[in-house]
Amino acid sequence: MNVAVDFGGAIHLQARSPYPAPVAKRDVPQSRRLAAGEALFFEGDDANFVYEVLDGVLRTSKVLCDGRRLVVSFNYPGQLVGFSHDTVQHATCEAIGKAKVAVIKRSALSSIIRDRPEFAEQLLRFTAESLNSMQEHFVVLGRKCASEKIASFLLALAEREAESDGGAVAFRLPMTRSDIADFLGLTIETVSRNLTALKSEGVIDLPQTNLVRVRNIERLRDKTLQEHS
Amino acid sequence: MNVAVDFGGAIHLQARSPYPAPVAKRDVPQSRRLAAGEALFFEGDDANFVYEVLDGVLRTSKVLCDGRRLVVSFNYPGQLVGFSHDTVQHATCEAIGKAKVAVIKRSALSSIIRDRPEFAEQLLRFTAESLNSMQEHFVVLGRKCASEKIASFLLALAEREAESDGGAVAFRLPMTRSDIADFLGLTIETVSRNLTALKSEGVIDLPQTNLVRVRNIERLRDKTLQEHS
DNA sequence: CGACGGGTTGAAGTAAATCAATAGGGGTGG
DNA sequence: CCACCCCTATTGATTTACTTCAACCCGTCG
Repeated sequence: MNVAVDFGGAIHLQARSPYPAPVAKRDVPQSRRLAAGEALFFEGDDANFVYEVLDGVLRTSKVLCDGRRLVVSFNYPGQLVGFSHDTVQHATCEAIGKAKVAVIKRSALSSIIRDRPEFAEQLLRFTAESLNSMQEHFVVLGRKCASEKIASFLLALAEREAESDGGAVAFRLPMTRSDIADFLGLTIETVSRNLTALKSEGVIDLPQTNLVRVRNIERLRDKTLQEHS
Repeated sequence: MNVAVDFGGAIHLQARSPYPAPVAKRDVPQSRRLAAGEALFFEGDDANFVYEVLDGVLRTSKVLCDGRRLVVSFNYPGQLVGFSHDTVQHATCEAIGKAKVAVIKRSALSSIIRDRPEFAEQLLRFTAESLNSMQEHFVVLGRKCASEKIASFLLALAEREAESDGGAVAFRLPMTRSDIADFLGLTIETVSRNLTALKSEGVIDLPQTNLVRVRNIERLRDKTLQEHS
């Protein structure tokens, strides 16, 4: 997303987009540090807080009683997590590595919306963008084959790292193969196989297991939707 | 969702939930009637309007260039469609049968949010509920097998029709098998096979192709998550 | 009546899962 | 510093759930 919002000092969705820069922070934002793997909240917890990711990457997921897991989203700095329509959290949110979040009392939301309509608007824009990107992910989950899923995933990460150095983009994969598999509705074996396939085709490099260098982003883009005819 | 909102007469998300009843309608809401199959908007259209479904059922979908389609959601009365974070629509929305929608100018949203913070709050609640239900659908798409997908789909429809007459619930399927398939990431054949399987097991009845009677909702619920061990 | 679209049912094919073994890599302790 | 372990990742062989292909049914409509 990347809306810039000042929220009484507590919230400040990061600004890359053409939105007003944050104004004065009246209060010290209440923030919380998380260790690698630490949970921010679990599915079923009281949804008393909303969080903004400040640093690190979080993982929002749902687990079925038989152990099957689906990763709903990876949450990067500037994104909001824990925003529920009712009183409980509907997914679990954990830090992948060390992370830092801003903590916003849910009970404070109403008054803030009332006092700062521009905040309400930006919050809505944020949720709308989430909605739209989730719709795109539906297509990936429901209608793309394994190789297209992997390519789509890598492309999305590559585009998030706008720092393309002459066509080539390199980025870290903070998440494990298991996380990727559970995000794309695949198994770790299938993820692994398709990554090595992309590597041997010369589309990407894998200098380390969690380091990707896209050698040819256009070929990667082609892979997100191969007319296999 | 089912928030009750008065929106200068134009918007009025239907109320089943504990929200204030609509107040006076100052303007005649601008509404639009749709014929069966008619499109409300296409992916790529300018997102100048947001719509509230008043009557009938709509289908929001995305199509890939090779024809693969994914139905993002079925939109029942009280729901909002066409809410985009930017200037274009990211999915296509069509009426399944005859339908009627309220039309809201997108440009009017800001001022309305400013004037009516309670509307902003309810709109946020609506988007948050969409977000949460989409997360649940991720699990269905990404981690459930065909029979579980079908059971989950039918259960969701059954629970929407709260009019249970002594354990048994009956409802119409306004959408085709093809729509269901594209919603669940399956083929029409698989949908058909699994429906007949549920029928022969005595879980449901199919008096007509688009009429479902749930004979045993608890067994249906079990089917949404079978530990196939 | 015959054509058409949507739905069901059957047989065969295949992409991805599962099962299984091996390889790498980072941290700990000797 | 090296040896070992544990966990993650890779690679291979086999199985399977779902798709694909194909035939047929049935209600509707010109």
